Amino acid sequence: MAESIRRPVTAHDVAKLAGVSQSAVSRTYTKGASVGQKTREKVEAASAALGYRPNLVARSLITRRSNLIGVVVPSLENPFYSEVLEALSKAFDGSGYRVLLFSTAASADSDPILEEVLRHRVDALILVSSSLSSRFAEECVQIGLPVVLLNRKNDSQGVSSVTSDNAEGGAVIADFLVASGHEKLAFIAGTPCSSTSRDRELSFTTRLEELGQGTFLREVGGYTFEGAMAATRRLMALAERPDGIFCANDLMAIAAMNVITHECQLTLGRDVSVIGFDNIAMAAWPSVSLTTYRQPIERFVQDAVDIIEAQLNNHDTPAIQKVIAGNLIVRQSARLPEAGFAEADGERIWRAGN
Amino acid sequence: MAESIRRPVTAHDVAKLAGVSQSAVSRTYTKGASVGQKTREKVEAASAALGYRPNLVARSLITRRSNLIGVVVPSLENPFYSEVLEALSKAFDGSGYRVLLFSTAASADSDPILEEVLRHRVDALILVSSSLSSRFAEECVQIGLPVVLLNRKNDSQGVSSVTSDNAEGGAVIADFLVASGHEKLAFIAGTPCSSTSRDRELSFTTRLEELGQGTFLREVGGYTFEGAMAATRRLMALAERPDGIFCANDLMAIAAMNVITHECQLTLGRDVSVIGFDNIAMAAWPSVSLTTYRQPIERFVQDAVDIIEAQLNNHDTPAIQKVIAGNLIVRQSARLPEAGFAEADGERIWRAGN
DNA sequence: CTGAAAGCGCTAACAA
DNA sequence: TTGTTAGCGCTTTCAG
Repeated sequence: MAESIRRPVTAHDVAKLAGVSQSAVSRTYTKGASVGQKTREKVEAASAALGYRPNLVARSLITRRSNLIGVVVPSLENPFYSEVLEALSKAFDGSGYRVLLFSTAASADSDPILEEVLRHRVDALILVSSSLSSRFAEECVQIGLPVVLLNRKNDSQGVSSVTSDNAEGGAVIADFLVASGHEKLAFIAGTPCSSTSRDRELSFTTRLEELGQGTFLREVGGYTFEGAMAATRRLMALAERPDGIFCANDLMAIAAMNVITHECQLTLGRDVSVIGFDNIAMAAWPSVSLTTYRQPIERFVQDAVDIIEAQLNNHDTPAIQKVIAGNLIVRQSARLPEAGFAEADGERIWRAGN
Repeated sequence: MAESIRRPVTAHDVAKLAGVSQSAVSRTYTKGASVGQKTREKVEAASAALGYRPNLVARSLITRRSNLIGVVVPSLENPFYSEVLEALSKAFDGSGYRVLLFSTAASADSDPILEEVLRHRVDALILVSSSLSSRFAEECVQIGLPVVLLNRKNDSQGVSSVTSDNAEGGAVIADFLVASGHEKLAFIAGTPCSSTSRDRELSFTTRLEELGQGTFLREVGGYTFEGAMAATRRLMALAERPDGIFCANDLMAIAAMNVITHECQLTLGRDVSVIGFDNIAMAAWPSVSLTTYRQPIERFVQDAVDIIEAQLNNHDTPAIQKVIAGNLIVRQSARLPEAGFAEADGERIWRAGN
């Protein structure tokens, strides 16, 4: 019953059947190699007959290019990361690269994972919302491995990064909340160690102080839905509860909205305002309608891919730190100021007046 | 300025520095090889000094095991697939396998992708909600490549599959909707070619007929949020609009809920009931509270992983078709029957009474 | 336990 | 354009 397992067909087998040399077979499947019409036909015939499939592992060994991009993402519970991952996969697909996926606990030390990634001889590395120890950063530069940090910055030079304009984001959200008359503001942070969360918070509170709104509340939501629900509960249990909450990402903002409407029986945009950060697809759903600072995922990913491909083609291409402008998309989760609205990409946005 | 790019350190370099043979280095990093204490120490010292990292590509070439699992998933727009992907990644991680990701348009022909997957010499293949041409099915069996279809069945024997009990699911949902007094039912299908959607629909309508509810409406939502919104609009625009809608998955159910509450100003669970299929994390959010048939993702993934590991360890392990029992989790998106409730895993579930 | 030697399947000079 | 010849970096017999 058990069909005997065929030994994989090699270029050698094909060559023998086609009556050509093994290198002729190789050339037939190597882009830009010169093969005669006759030879190519014989090879393709034999190939088809035998079911030949070039072994990319062997090819990688000699070309020293695996056509694999290591991608490290935190929990896919957050739709933002699913969207990023899918966009990355699609973008690289077009250039012939495949994604070798590493999913990691957001907070865990990523060094052991990176060790493993490098053993696989990936051609490049993308770290999404995850930092890189300076030891590894240096090492990657030394071995000429292009690395891009997505949605996180890094002290080390030599490592590229693509982030959105967290400074502008936090500030414009402060402007918006103050312009719409909020008086007791709160921030729900992701994790203390995340540079994005810190940058957003810092620019938010700095601008608040500039505007004379010195006091504000603060909780940590850990970037998760559950964590943010708990954080929101603590906030709303306060004697003087906030009337405006800025969450370090959309997932936490949606969690906050759930607590506010379904547990506190309050109305969003009237009793309490919630603002997120990311603009995940879900934020536009009518039942969510979240006012949020958009990080344009397509640009994010495209820039990361461009940086990597540039470095792949020319190893002297310097690392660059890219900061992408976003904008505040206005929906219904937060009370509106009187003016300052505009239109962009079919969305209603808001800019600080002048 | 440009730091010269170091040639990667090889086992040979380490051997030379350590004053041992290259094979000694290899043994040091090969599980279950015999190396003397002294030798091992020398190798490890030299290794550390040079920054040696075993090349898994070269290892794969000779062992004929890449430690890579090809995973093909449809759009990650659907959180169900993100959850599956993350669970797969985590599960394989524990056994030393990595995920080589292939993201594909749900409807596209997957053959070209599979061709590419096989060239990479993955050790096994998981196709999520995607079918396999019989040509490939046979080929995979012949080359001894374990394949598991997740959330989809296949005609070909020899290919394993893990699905939830779609027949039971569709039937119990019909029972539930009839028991709670609905009179005009509708089904929003995924794609016509999807076996899961067809199975769910067939068992749903069959049971409906058995219960004397012959007529029902039908639309196609294409498994997407937008598609399902459009389908729901068509349904709700009908002179005799449905009072109960069963959607082939949760994402579409949530889209339907959005249209019903925000566009039609109707109340879920009173004017119209919506039932989904999957039980994605979001279904439990207070603002969603979707009644849905649970597909236990952890079991799904665990079974798939078990099948693959069994076949990896013993190539004569036969393919198996696994069907996993789910249950109907009752929340607030659908009107309730009078009786039949129970508790399971901390969730309120419903079973056809008798 | 250790080293020498033979490849894994393929690409890339180099000659012809 | 072709075939011949070396390896890519590693694992794995096989002697010692």
